[in-house]
Amino acid sequence: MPELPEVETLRRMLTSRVVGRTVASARRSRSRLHVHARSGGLATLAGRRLESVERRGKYLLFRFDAERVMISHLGMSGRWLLFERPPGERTPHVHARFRFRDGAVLWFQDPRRFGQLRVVAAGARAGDASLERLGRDPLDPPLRSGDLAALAAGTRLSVKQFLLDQRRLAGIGNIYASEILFRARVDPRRRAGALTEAQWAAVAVEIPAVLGAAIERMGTTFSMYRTLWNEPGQYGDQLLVYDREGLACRRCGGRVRRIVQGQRATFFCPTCQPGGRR
DNA sequence: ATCCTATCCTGTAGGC
DNA sequence: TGCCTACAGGATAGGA
Repeated sequence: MPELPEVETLRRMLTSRVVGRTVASARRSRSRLHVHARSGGLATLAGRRLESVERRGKYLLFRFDAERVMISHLGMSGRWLLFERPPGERTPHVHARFRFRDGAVLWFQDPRRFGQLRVVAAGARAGDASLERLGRDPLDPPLRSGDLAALAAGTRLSVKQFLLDQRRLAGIGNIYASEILFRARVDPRRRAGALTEAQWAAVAVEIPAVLGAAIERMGTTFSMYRTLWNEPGQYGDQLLVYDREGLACRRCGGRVRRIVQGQRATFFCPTCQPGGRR
């Protein structure tokens, strides 16, 4: 699903359209989220005003009047959907429904139920183990090539799997990892500890370039992702290698290859991204 | 400590 | 058309 650009798109939309509204009621439906299914406590948000929405990696933090924080992760198929008036038709897989005092409704929908939704006390900063494990944000503050090399020092992971490791960099997912490495012309199979300075410099340039362009287009809709207004993201037609196995490389015309690394698909152009593992 | 594998779910696309 | 399989943007626990 949703990687940093998709989550950031939602954060911006929530900030402009939902922050400042006061919750009239919040409840979860009987179908439970699977991972960390601790959405009890939702009801305690009633009467509280949404003060701000922050992003940590692929997580969203909804801050309510300095006391309560709601944490969401969209997993593979989660969506936040805002309606100024409650929609008439029945919608499946809606796990939490918020109604605001002005009548608008906000839904958390997640068919595959890999998503997470929980409420914690804002003061208890012992807080949330999964958030504390997160590494650096890839955009803020800006990464320099030396930062990347330091994060990769000593690991035997491939550079593709390194980019996906949320404990090192928090926010890059499977689509953008392939896109970043293609544009940086680095073979995804190369060990992260073995990249040259020039390669790290190229990766450091392409991380914000790719993520920034994707944010501008409100993310990539591969299948499930929608914006807060239930619209697809527009970055899909900018993808250079992702989901393009066997098609012509947009740079050199060669064939895009698909391989599997850590049980995830990786797409790359062997001509434009030479080098192999070492 | 680090890395790898299996697993949690449902929906969809593609092959036959 | 229908059935079946493979695969999907993620994170995690447990074992090597």
